[in-house]
Amino acid sequence: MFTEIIAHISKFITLTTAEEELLTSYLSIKEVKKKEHLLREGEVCQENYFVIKGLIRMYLITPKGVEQVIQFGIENWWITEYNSYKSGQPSGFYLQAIENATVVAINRNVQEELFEKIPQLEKYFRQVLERAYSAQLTRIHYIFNLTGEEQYRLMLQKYPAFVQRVPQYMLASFLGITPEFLSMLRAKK
Amino acid sequence: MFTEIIAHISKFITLTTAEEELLTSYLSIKEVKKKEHLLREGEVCQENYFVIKGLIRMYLITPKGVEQVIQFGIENWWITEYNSYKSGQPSGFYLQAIENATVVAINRNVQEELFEKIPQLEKYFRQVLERAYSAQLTRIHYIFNLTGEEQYRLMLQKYPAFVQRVPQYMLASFLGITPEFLSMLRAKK
DNA sequence: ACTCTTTCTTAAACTACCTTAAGTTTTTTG
DNA sequence: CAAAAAACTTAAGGTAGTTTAAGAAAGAGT
Repeated sequence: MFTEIIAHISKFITLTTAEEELLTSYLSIKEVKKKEHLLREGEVCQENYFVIKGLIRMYLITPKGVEQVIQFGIENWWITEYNSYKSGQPSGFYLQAIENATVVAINRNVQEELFEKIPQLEKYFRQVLERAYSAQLTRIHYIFNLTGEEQYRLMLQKYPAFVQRVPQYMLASFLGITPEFLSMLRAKK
Repeated sequence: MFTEIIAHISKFITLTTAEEELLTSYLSIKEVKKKEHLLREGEVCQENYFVIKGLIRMYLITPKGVEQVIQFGIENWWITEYNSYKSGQPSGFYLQAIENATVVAINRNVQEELFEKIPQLEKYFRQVLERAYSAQLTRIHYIFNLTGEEQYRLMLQKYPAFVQRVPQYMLASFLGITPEFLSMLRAKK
């Protein structure tokens, strides 16, 4: 049940069996069906999610009514709306399952208590965040310096299986291009 | 000398005087003149920098030879190339002072030891990274959903003093537009 | 197997922004 | 304070990507 998350944590820090048990007592498992939301705009984000199985997307709806995908959460990734999760302010983003998914949730109200009991977890999350932050900077670099086509080809080359899993119009949105334009790119090769 | 960084850390965690002294014994102060580099492409990033005074930019040079600004580091911000800093691999980015600057540096070789001696620092950096990560996601949202002009106006409105400090061509690069286009935007209002 | 919904495709007119190139202003430095 | 270097401006021609609109294909529920 919690084997995936324990395995992931163990790549960064070492927990005793007692700590593992304490940790899992703070966690809960959620099953989300395709298209169900874990968070909607205007709600306070109550949980941080670790994806065990399936695919989650973070998106928002622009003033013009268009969905903009900000990021995807796949297996072994943490995904949450930190602004809201940290501050208790309403979220501007949605979290939604693209596939039927299983996630582990940590509630914002117990997180601090958990960190007090297992201080090592601070180190784990620090390192996860270092990676995530760095990945976003690299992504910004690509957004600015690659054309839509180049980004798509790179995505296809680096994560071919992922590209297959995601509806094309969501991938287009994630890459910052229209679905029509992505369709055209695919057609021409 | 280290008052700014201690003040910043104290917003997130509480350190004893002994811990503060231990911490500062691990830190060093660097003065960098305008245009001097803290890191060049190809070098391993040895330090994480906290800006006390001045302005640092992270940028890269594209295959076409164009400078692309990825982010700025101003007073009370941490800036480093985490990919290289963590892995020891050569950096793909530059870190350079835009103004004469004073920074606090933590060396990558002593960071783990420092964290062992003052575990609370894990919590501090975790929270700093949560903010930084979240800020990058918000930025990606703006990049996709605002025109160059809208981003510039927003920047001007939210950080008027900052816009004055930064050369226009670097701001253009940060916003993902050409300096010529930014110049045109400014002219038309 | 049929119907409804969701996703993908095609194509023409359009636009935000780039490229190139030259000139002007400001800042830095000996 | 003069000369060089760095930063900013202006404008014409060009392009990557959007918008709009319609239709085709694939999925999902009954």
